[in-house]
Amino acid sequence: MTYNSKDLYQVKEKMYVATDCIIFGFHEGKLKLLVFKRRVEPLKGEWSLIGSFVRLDEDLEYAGQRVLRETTGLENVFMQQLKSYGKKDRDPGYRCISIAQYALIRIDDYDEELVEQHGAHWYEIDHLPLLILDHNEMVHDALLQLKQNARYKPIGFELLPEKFTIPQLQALYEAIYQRELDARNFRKKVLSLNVLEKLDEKDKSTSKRGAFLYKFNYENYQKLLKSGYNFEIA
Amino acid sequence: MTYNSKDLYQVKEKMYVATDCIIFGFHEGKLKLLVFKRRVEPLKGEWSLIGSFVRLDEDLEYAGQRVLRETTGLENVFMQQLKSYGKKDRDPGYRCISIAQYALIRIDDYDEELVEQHGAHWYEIDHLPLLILDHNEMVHDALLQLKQNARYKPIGFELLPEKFTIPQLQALYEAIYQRELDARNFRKKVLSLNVLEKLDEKDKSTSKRGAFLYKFNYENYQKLLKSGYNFEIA
DNA sequence: ATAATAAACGTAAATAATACATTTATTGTT
DNA sequence: AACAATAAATGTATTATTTACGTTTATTAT
Repeated sequence: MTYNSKDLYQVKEKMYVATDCIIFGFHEGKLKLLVFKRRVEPLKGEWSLIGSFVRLDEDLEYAGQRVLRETTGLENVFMQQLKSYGKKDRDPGYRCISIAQYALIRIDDYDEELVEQHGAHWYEIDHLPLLILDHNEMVHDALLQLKQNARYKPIGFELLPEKFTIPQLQALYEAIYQRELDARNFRKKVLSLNVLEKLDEKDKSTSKRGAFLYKFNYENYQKLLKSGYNFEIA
Repeated sequence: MTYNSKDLYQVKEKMYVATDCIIFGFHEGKLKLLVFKRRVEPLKGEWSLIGSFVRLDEDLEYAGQRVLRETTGLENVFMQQLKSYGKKDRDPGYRCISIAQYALIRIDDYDEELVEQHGAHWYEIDHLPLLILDHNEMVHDALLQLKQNARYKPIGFELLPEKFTIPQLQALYEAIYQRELDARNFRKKVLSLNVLEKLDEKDKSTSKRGAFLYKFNYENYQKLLKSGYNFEIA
């Protein structure tokens, strides 16, 4: 959390702009966060969010996507700006403003090996290690925003595979809200929104009977939005 | 909106960080925005949000407060971060990332003269002029966020004088949501939240009977939040 | 054929949101 | 002193939404 040798400190005569990525994933009923172990000084060996300076010739959004690509191999990930962190002493080494962006990824999609090669690790959201600088604060803020957004936008779907069952969707919302939901009411509510398309397939990995798979229908969602409806789950 | 002479263009070899302020006020039943006419090149004479580069030795939040102080004379204004704007070509002159912050001010408090001296002007929110760069986009985003926030947080109160009547509060919400609300239901709802303190004074400026003045009770609001209640008006 | 299991379904009660009409306090006018 | 005018203040019935809760069903393994 702090630099422990003074010689790392340098005179702050230049403004740096960085972006840090808060990467959420959902796996086995748990909401997880991707963090990585710094391999360079300063703060080598400590846990940190994945970030980078924003280059002069790239859009801010692009910088986030680049960081993700470089660290996970994933392209075109759902990503959204969270907030800028700009306390003058937030980084003892540089005068650096960091724009945090959070990403939701389909954890089944990606290559676990690849991520581990980059020194990254998935932590359960309620068992995070101490992160450098203000990164724990960033995660806290991101989780808050995820909760809020999940209430009104269907971003939860970004965390699930394309085909998913209703019990899976419920587990995701339970993980995000960190409370249990009633299965009957949840199903009723989510189906009443008319944005789920029932498929002819079942997922039988969790029960003998099997649960029908659904996929998200963006068109209907757009209609729903235009009709002024609040997409509010749970 | 565009630079019209090429010699203004300079090589982008440095990253600048600016902050732009979206300043909302409420006056005579209308939601208003404070904009000002640029007095320096480039884009001299065009309407613009009020902004500044963030200095190396100041917090980002402080930069916003400084800008407000310099342009309106107001201190300790309610201000909240909106979003960072970071397209690589958003400013044709510099490679500049701007962190937009929006402010809510009690329009009766401040000195109209002072503001006018700074070349600023209050525009009604739905009759804005064309602003430079991506400033209209910023305003659009800020208004959206104001609408959302006003639904769950009592930030609306920041726009009113300390003492206000319920009809005034309703007019404010109508201006923010840009739709009419039912007076009986509004009153019922807002009073049921138990965050308004009725005073023994009346405001008689708009009717012979006069309307009772209220003030906002932050303590009760805190309790309300802790009890998990949604502060949802209208 | 049976046991076991998660998935799927429905209804009643409680709560919240909406729609809508009348009375009241006060002032200025006659 | 009575009256007209005006916005403020109040209540109730209807509808929609949310919550609480128990039973049946499809499938597989034994």
